[in-house]
Order: sequence, then C-alpha cells, then structure tokens
Amino acid sequence: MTATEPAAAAARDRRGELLGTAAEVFAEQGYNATTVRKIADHAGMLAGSLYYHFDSKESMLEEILRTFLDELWDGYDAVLGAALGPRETLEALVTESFREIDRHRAAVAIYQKESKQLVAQERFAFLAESQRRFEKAWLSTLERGVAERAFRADLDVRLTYRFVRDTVWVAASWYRPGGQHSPEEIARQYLSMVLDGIAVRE
Amino acid sequence: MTATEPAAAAARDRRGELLGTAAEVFAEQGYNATTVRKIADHAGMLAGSLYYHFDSKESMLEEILRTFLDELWDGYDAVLGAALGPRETLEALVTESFREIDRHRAAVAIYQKESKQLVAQERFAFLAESQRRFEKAWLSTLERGVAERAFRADLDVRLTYRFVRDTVWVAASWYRPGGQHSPEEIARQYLSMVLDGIAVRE
Amino acid sequence: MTATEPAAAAARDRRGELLGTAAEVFAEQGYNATTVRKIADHAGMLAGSLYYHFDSKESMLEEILRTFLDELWDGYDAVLGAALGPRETLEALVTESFREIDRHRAAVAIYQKESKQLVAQERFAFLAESQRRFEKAWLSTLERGVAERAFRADLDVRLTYRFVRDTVWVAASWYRPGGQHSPEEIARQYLSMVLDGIAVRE
Amino acid sequence: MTATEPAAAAARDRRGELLGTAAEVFAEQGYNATTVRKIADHAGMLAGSLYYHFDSKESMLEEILRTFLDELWDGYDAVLGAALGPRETLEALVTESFREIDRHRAAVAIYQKESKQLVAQERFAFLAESQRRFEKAWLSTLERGVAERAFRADLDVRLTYRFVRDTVWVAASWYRPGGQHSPEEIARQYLSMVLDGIAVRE
DNA sequence: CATGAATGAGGGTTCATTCAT
DNA sequence: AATGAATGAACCCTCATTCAT
Repeated sequence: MTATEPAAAAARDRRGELLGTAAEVFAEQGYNATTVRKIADHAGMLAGSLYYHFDSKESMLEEILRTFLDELWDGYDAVLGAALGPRETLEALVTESFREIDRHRAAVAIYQKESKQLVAQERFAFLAESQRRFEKAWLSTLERGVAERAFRADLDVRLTYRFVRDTVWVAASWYRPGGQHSPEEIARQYLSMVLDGIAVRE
Repeated sequence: MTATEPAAAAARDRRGELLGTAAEVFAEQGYNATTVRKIADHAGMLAGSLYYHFDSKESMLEEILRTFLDELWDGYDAVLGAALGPRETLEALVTESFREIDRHRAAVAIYQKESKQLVAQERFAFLAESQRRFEKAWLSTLERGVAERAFRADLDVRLTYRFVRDTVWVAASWYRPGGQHSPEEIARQYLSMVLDGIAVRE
Repeated sequence: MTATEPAAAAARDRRGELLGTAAEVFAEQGYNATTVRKIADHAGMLAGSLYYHFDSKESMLEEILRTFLDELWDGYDAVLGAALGPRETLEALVTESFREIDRHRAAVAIYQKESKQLVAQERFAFLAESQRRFEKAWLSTLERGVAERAFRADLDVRLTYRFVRDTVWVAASWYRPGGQHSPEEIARQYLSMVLDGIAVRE
Repeated sequence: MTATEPAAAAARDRRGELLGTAAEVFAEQGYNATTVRKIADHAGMLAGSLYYHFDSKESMLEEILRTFLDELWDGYDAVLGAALGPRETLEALVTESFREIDRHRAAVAIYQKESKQLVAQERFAFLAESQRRFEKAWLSTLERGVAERAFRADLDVRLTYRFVRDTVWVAASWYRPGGQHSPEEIARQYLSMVLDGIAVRE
C-alpha cells in the first residue's frame, strides 16, 4: 500500500456521497427540475465546486444509473444462472427486485421516471441494452412457466410481462426504506397477489 | 341561436386541439423538458401565439389535468353509485380506468409522471383532493370485498390498493390507442391476473 | 355641404375621444408601461381595432403632444404679441400655463415625464423646437425684467428660468381639474410666491 | 480581521458599482425602457451575469431607492432634531436636499419619475411611508413659520408645500454634479427666490 | 478542494402590429 | 369599424458550465 491510497479511497467515498445526494434530489424533484445548485446546496457546497468531482450533471445521472444497473444485474445473473424452475425463478427475480428497490430506491425512481426519454441519447444506450436483457429474462421465464404448466396456459405473455414488470418497479415510487415491511416481506405479498390473485378461491 | 355561437364553438374547438397537442408533447417529453416553442411547432404556430389562447404553459397543464379528472370522476361516480358488489365494483372501476386511458392517454401519462411534484403547488391542490377520493373509493371497495369474502382474508389492504392502482395506471405508459386490444379486452386480462393470479391452480 | 361631412366630423370626434382616453392612460401609467391593449380596454374595443384609427402607439403619442403644443403656443403667442411689460408678461404666461394644465392635464403630464427621452427621436424633433422657443420667450422676458428693474438685479437668469418653468409645469402632476381652486386662482398664488417670496417682509 | 473581510468588502463595492451604473441608466432612459442588457452593457458584462449579484431588475431599483432614502433621512433627521427656527429649518432642509441631489442625482431623478407608479406595489410601500414623513416635516415647518410670523400669513400651506417640494426636487432633472455651482450655492439662490421672490422690492 | 464571478444559450412571456373576415 | 387570431422581436430571467484564485 502506498501513501496515496487512503486519499484515493477518501475521494471515492466523497464521490459516492455526492452521487447519493444527487440521486435523492433527482428522485424527489425530477432530473430536469433539479438544478446543479440544489444538489450543491444539499451537499453543502457551491454549484461550481461539483465540477471538480464530475464532468457534468448528465455524467452524475449516468453514473447513478450505471451503478444501479450493474448491481441489479449481479443479482439477476445469479438468479438466472441457478437453473431454478420457472416459478422459483420468478419468485427470486421479484424478491431480488425489491431488494434493489430497498438499496437503490432513488436510482430506481429515477430510472422509472426518466429512462424513457434518456434511451434516445447515445450516452444512455446502455439503458436500452439492459431493457432488452430484462425483457428476455422475464419473457423466457414466463414462456417456460407456461410450457411447464406452472403458469396459466391462457396468459398473454407480453401483457403479463408488462404487468409484472410495472407492478414491481412502480413500488419504488412509494417505498420508504426502514418502513415496517422488509423488502422480502413485500416481495412475498406481491408474489402472493401476482401468483394467486386477490379473489377468494371457490 | 345567435350568430356568435358558431364562432364560440370554433374557439372552443381550437383550444381543445391545442390542448391535445400540448398534452401529447408533455406526455412524450415530460412537462419540464417541453418548451412552449415545441408545442407551438407541433401546432404549426409561433410560441407567442399560444398566449392568445392560454395564460401560461402551466395553465395548459392545469386544464389538461382538470379535464381528464373531471371525466374520470364522471365515470367513477357512475360506478360507485350503482350499488354493485365489491368484485363487480372492482371490475367496473378497472374497466372504466382503461377506458379513460384509451380516451386520455396523454393526460394519464402526464398525471402519472408529474402529479407528485405538482401537488405541492397551490394551483394543483385539486390533484390531492382527487387522490384522496380515489384512495377512499378503492380502499372501501377492497375492505368491503374482504368483509364479504369476495377477496382473500389475508390481504394487506393498503398494499393491495397500491398494487392495483399502479398496475392499472402504469399501463398508460405503453398503451397505444387503436392497437390490437380494445380497452375492455385489456381490462379483462388485467382483471383475470389480478383476481385469479398467473399461477396454475392445483 | 356634402352628405359625407357629418360622417367625417363623427370620425374626427371618435379620434379625439380615443386620443383623450389614450392620453389619460399614458399620463397615469407612463407611455412605456401603457400597452395598446390597456388603451383599447378603456375605449371598450380590442387592441387591433385601434389600428383602424391610428398608425401606431407612437403616432397617438405624437398627436396628443402636437395638439397640446399647438394650443399652448396659440395662447403664448397672443401673450407675447401683446407688448406687455416684463412683469405683466410673466404673469400672463404663468396664468396661461395653468389654463393649459387645466385643459390638457394629461398631455402636460406626459410631456413632463417623457419629453426628455422623446426629443432624441427624429419624429419628436418638434418638441425640441418648442423647447427652444419656450426658453427664448422666458429668458428674454426675465432679461427684460432685470433691465427694466422689474426683477431683482442679482438673479441668475438661467437658474431662474428653470426655477419658474419647473415650478409651474410640475403642478400638472398633482393638479386635478374641477378641484377647489380655479387655474387662475392657482396662478395668482404661485405668482405671489414667485414674485414676492414666502418670507415676511421686514 | 479575518481573511474573508477584504473579499466581502470587494463584493460590497462591486454591488455598489453595479447599482451606480444601473441607477444612471434608469435615470437616463427610464426604468421601463431600460433593459437588463443595457445595464449589463454599461457594466461590461452579460445580462445574465447581473443575476449573480441581484435577484431581479426590480430588486436593483428597490436597493437604489432604499439607499437614497436612508441617506436622505439621515440628513433630514439631523436637521429636524436640531430645534431650529422655521426659517432656518427650511433653509437647512433645502440645502440638505440639494446635497442629496448632488450625491444621488440618478436616484433622485428615478424617484421623481417612477415613484408615483411604484407606490402601488407592495414592495415599494416604503416610498409611501417616506412621502408621509416628508409631507409632515415640511407642513409642520411651514405652519410653524406662519404661526411665528417668519412666513407670510396669507400662505396656502398645502399649496406652498407642493410648490417648495417640487421646486427643489425637479432640479435633479437638470443638475449635473461637478458643474459650476456647488449644491450649497444653488440652494442659496433657490432659497433667495423662494423666500424673497424675484420681483424688486419697492 | 472549494469559491466567486462570469458566460452564453435558451426558456417563458409580453406586446406592438398585421390582416383576413 | 371592429374582431379574432397570429406574428416576431424583444424582454427578464435561469442554469449548466468554466476558470482564475
């Protein structure tokens, strides 16, 4: 270890802190409505000072989303590589999603709200790539489930995909970490509704 | 009929057209990212000309949302006043919601994306009022359903409320009117998933 | 007399009315702060309609000021041509000025407030011409008065000119026609102060 | 003394410079006709840069007028608190006024031209307050003077108040600091006219 | 690392003016 | 004569960004 490493680690931490602050403000006010000055206020510095740490407001957004998606895919890939049955896969994906919402609430909220406009930009092409992988993972799981009679035969798979996807991620808009339900508990209840429905079985 | 009535009707139509155009652009690009010039471009006029018809960009947004909510509540009130059982009420509310998404897709999308920031403003306090009524209508329907054993006894009613609410309205982000499914058809499939779940019954 | 003359007279009257309205608004709110729309509102018509009667906002201002100055000079020329002594000339000019304030209060107020900026424009060069004649008339009267020992020998004539000029015209800013003092009465009191001062003579 | 004090002093100076520039342009062109860009041009910067120092064009105007009135009242209060006779008070007030015109020519000119419209606004209510105090100070001085036989018994005190007030302040429209007459010299001549009149005493 | 001051590109809005009806 | 709708230039202001200190 050289003497510069602790300094480098401190710098990394500062970046992380600042990104966290930025993510919170982006999530709460919307990316466009968030001024660089507001972020700086929350961080206790002046707007110009942020440019020592980051190239631009957009690069902060990019880093926030990239970090989130990298971690999300670490979790998803572990699930998808585990060779589970379709129902278990779906359960694991949903649970993993709620865990990500718990850890990256702000990033998820930003993603939900802004990704549709952002994908059009070259710089955020990685969002489209992620969406394609996401769709493929879910669709194949659902199709496998229908084929293996784990899921109902009459499902419109694309519609169901959108149903489950939205249903899970929109939760980021109201979820508050540290609330009375753990992510796993919320996942369990969501899965119960999605899998078995809310109606009483006759 | 006086001679001025056709002119007044024409003026109303023009307003309506312009609001439709504005709603589309707001929905597609986001309210903040939409410049008045973009709206004017879409309408084939200059930015300043819009101010002959409207007081401000914000007043356009307000009128779009007010018109949508007024119509929505016309439909909802009819359902709620019909004294249906809880399951039928839920079915009717969901179906009505998809009809509104069909008729006011842009307004619904705007509502979904912007209402959280907007309610903080005095001018958009009517959104909060609508949300309260909305929540009350759904919660009471769900509670009634649990009491009457139409819905499962183990439901977390608040969680279920959010689940169903989001599930329905998020559809506005991908729904395209004139597609292959009618709103009623989509409502039917959503209801099938929400009520009976996607898993095969053993 | 042809049949068109009454119509022409009516048109002249309408112009006069509109100019009177415009002058009032200009005087009250300032020329720049007065929008064409405000004038039209006061006249009970739409902004565009004014352009049937006048070429531009500026041409309204010009006509208001020209009409006022024409009448003012009619009065002044009568006084100056009457071959009075310097003190009597001064008294007559001041009295005439208060009569003009009474008749053209709005125009005088506009003149006071705006002429300094306006003279720079070609179109309003007539204001400069009027100011030159004005200055000449007053200076020569004062100089004559000093020479003939009607006015004090120690007067700084230019300073006195500005003193008397401002003192009189500024009255337009608070004068209200139809108040308790007639213009002649106000003139008398002003003259008493200007000629004899406000201090008690020992 | 800390190290930050010189910086704070420099910032104060910059504000002062900019306000001086703005006041000059406001005085010359009128508040409404003055664009923020023109001020910035005179200050050698871009329009947007002014907003680093000031909240708005209006706040610049407010600060200019407040600063002027604060200083004016410092001077007036000293005079009024000195327990002079009415004639000496009047002389001192007039002299003080010309000194203020000398120091704040631009602000006085702006005040003269704009205050009538401005008082209507909440933000400029302090102008009305100042006017009330001003009127009270002058009226009581004049009344005292009449009672103590320093001023003529036949004065219409309100009319005289307006006469003197206008007489003094209008001078700001032509006065140029650094000209051949000092403010005290001009005050002396004005007082001579106001107190003793311009006519020869018989 | 952070500040203070400035840049420059837009953004929402106003308004005198035009013109077909 | 007057209306209704539109134009286009300009205006005040915001904000991401830069940079010397």
